[in-house]
Amino acid sequence: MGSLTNFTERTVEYAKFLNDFKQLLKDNSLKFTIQREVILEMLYNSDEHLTPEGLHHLIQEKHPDLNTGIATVYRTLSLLEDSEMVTSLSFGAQGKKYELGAKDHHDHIICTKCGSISEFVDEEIESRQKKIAEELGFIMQEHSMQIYGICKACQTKK
Amino acid sequence: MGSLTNFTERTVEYAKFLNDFKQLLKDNSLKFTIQREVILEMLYNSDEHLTPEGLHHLIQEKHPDLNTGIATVYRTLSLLEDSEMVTSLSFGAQGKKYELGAKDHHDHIICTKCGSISEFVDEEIESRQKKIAEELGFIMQEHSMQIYGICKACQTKK
DNA sequence: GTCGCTGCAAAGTCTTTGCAGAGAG
DNA sequence: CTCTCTGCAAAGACTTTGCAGCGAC
Repeated sequence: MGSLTNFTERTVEYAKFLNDFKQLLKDNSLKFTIQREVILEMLYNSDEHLTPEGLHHLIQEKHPDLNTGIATVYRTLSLLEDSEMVTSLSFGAQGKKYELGAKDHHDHIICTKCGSISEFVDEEIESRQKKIAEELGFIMQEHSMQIYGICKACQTKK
Repeated sequence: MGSLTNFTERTVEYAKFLNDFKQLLKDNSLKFTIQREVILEMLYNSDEHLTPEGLHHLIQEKHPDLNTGIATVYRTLSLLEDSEMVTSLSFGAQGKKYELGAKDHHDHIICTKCGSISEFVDEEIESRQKKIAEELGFIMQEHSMQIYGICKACQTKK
């Protein structure tokens, strides 16, 4: 029974993203194309943080008929990022990774061996950040934090 | 008199960097060249976080006689980064910025209007980070935190 | 002298852009 | 129908690499 509930929640949540996206397009006289829908869907269904190239590969795999170009992926990601529906992460490595925004805020912990990224939230840190920005005279807009280390899986892998 | 003290401290500190650098080179059978020295010196004397291109410009300006190539800047920065004498920062924007490491650990607050980067430290956050990594089963190596906002100067500039 | 270093230019990545035909509204 | 999108390929930005001569040790 738990699984039905999850399924429902997930579906509803995706519908919300899709709706927001359609609204965004409408508001700007832009068009809702299959390519844009697929990109949003892939971002939603992927638990990982995707690179533009990784996203492109995934789309070619799941929707080979569309023959989506990498340029469209970049253009759509920029669009989504500008309207704050996705967030880009750029940690050290070349290129950026993207994740669907509007999820709850969270920070990242990155494994330096395998490159995997996990998420976490810590209220204490969140509130300290606000205070620090204030003290320094900044109007805080965003913040992000990363911890780098070796994940459990890579530790056992010797 | 304060200024003499500062001057002395700064000089001593630079000598330390220089020494570490020379040692590093010796340990790896690498050579101490004028270009490498100038790059270290520029990094030390700049209060800003420099891009490879910015660093290159600066060197051409201060030492036009050397005619240093951008490739050498990149090569030296990689060398310094690999040996952990400098740290690279990659926040959203394209390309990386570099800063001399081995200064005290600190985090960054970035103005989204003018792009300037300031530094700060907060012990409470530092200790929370350690705890979080532990809880998640990670062996923590590094961490970094950024706050984005509008700095005081840009706020008054309307 | 030897062997690493440098500048130059060419080659690589990753990302953006121009264009002509395709497709959404 | 109109006006935006798309794929393609070319162009850009940033970074790395190969090479022949130069210079530190």
